[in-house]
Amino acid sequence: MIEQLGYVPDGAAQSLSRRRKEIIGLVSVERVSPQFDIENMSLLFYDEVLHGVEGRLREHGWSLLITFLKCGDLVSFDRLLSLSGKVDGLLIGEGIVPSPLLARVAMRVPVVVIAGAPDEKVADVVAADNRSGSAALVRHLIEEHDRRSLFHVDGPPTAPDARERRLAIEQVVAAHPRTQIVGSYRGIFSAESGERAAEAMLAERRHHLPDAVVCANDQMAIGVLQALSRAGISVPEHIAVVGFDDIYPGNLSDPPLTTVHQPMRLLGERACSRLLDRIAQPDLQPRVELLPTELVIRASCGCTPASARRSVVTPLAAARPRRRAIPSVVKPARRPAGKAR
Amino acid sequence: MIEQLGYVPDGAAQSLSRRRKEIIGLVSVERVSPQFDIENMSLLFYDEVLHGVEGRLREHGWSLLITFLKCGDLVSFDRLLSLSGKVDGLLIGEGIVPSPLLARVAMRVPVVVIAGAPDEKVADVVAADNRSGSAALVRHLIEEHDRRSLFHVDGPPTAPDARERRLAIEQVVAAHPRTQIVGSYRGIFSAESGERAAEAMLAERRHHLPDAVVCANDQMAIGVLQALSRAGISVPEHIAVVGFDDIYPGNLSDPPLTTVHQPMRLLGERACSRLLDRIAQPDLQPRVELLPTELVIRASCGCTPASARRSVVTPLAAARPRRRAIPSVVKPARRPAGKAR
DNA sequence: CTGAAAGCGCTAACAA
DNA sequence: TTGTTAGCGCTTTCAG
Repeated sequence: MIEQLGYVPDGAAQSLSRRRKEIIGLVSVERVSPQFDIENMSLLFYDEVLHGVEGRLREHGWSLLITFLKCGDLVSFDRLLSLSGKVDGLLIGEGIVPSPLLARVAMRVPVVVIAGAPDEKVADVVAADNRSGSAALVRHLIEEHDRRSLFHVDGPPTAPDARERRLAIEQVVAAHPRTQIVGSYRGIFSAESGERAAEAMLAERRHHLPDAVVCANDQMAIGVLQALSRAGISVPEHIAVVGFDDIYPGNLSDPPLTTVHQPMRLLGERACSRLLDRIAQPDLQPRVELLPTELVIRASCGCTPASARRSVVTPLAAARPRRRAIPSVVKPARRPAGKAR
Repeated sequence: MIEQLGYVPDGAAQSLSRRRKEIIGLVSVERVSPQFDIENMSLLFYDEVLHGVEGRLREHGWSLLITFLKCGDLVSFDRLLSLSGKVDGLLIGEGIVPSPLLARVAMRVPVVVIAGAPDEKVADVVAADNRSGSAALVRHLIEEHDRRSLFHVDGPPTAPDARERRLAIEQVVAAHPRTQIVGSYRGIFSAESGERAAEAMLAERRHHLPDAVVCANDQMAIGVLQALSRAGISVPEHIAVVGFDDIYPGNLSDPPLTTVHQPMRLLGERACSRLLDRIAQPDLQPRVELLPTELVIRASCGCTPASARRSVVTPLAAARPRRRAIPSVVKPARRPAGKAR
């Protein structure tokens, strides 16, 4: 055009005409608490995922619409639906939308579930390989440090992540003789619930401490660390503590937290790519993609800084092989249009 | 309509027809480094702002389009422009878009600058009151703890926040006899640059330590804390350390960091409200709104947990009085349309 | 190759 | 009240 002088095409008109909005929506959980009382994993997890998604999207010149939903909120389903009218596809965080509703949304618009349960049927899933990450961590505790009586700080029953991790732990423990889970506490992924877990543990076994506390995430591990420190119990001398996720503050805790790194940014990138592929080819089979985790050895497990290291514990491979080379440049539009249900 | 059975209107068509997209854009800085090497304040700052914005937007049923820009990136201006075609207004983080470009964007679409310099001319600004926050902090150090020789860890020269804070510090120091800034270091807001600051300070004044280190943000203060701890210098016994921002990890550091709380979420909310107002009434005068900060006393200043407290240091008041009651329900559309420059 | 015209799926103004 | 129609600002197709 002759007018390089500041003409900007109207996005809505372009979308309407092209029958494609070039916008995808990301649905993650709302921060419930006002400030720094970290309620759950979401805080640092989705923030990082977000950057991964945006980065990938940018390569395609698409935009990102973001929405926070309170977890069990019924009203929010309307918002989700109306959101689906503004985007070409949806990225939804695990556990935010109940399965049946998810199915209905997935009917209207391509959906990829982030950090979803590996047995999700109705939509694509991209998640970290929680199983092998947890397994490697517990194996490290047992085999390298000979910690054989374990206390487990679990996550909420509804969280598939927590379930995966628990299963892996139990499996590794079962595979090792003279090794057992001597107690457990069900937390809600918050630092505060970690503190409560430690207190509960101390109330029961103050004079008979387990060898290690295995937490379903870092936030709770940090809470455990704080409660233990208050109680005058030193880590890792008296007891080891490990987490999961590798959030930033875990590096700062005292002692630095041994944990499993989740590739959060990569999670966002892969989920986004998958969604873009599916928008291009709506008839792709739903698929689960598991991303490798990484063992992050710091000091809270009993290792010294010298022996610290990072190691990938999952081969980078999808649950099933990719169906084809990444198309990535999104093509087909022309779907029957909005009237569908 | 008769069809409650799953009909969802097409957003693009609605936008086109109503001449309003009911979408606003948020531009914040891209995380440069891959994972947890926190480059600058953005990491935890904008994540929190984001939630504030989304919350406010949700009340109106509008959506949020988010974009990350690398700071000095020239190419990104195109992205900004094309973004302006997809939204009704823009929220832009300070320092991301150079002033002249900002002016051009603000010509096309309403813009509010978040954490901007209080002397911004071309657009609305919503920012924390850095001046009084810093002043209160330094006054606390001097008057409560008698720390009179101060080392200043400054931020980048381009950051208005850092400048505001520095000015306030200098002013308070000048107002107190027998008090001086005995050295300074220019960091880049990262924890790592905080470590370098501490090392530089030690190299010079190892045997003649200042009474306190005043850092332009928490990340750098945490870096200082780490470097000091490595050097065997204890805080606050040998030297006090204070930060600014009140990011989460500051609570976890050893000792817990005394700092100034920025109302990040509120920042997002107010900025969003202001933008909505301005979309409703495009001819509003640009205005600066300063939000109150809060002194967060923990241990690194020399206070004991018992004496710890939080106190608001800025009255909740805009720089100038509000022009009128918040319209908030956005009305006017009908502007000349996209051809403008 | 350049230029006119027909939608895209809605909303709003208007006629019946 | 209810039903009809003219755009909204683009892209794309089809004539010229």
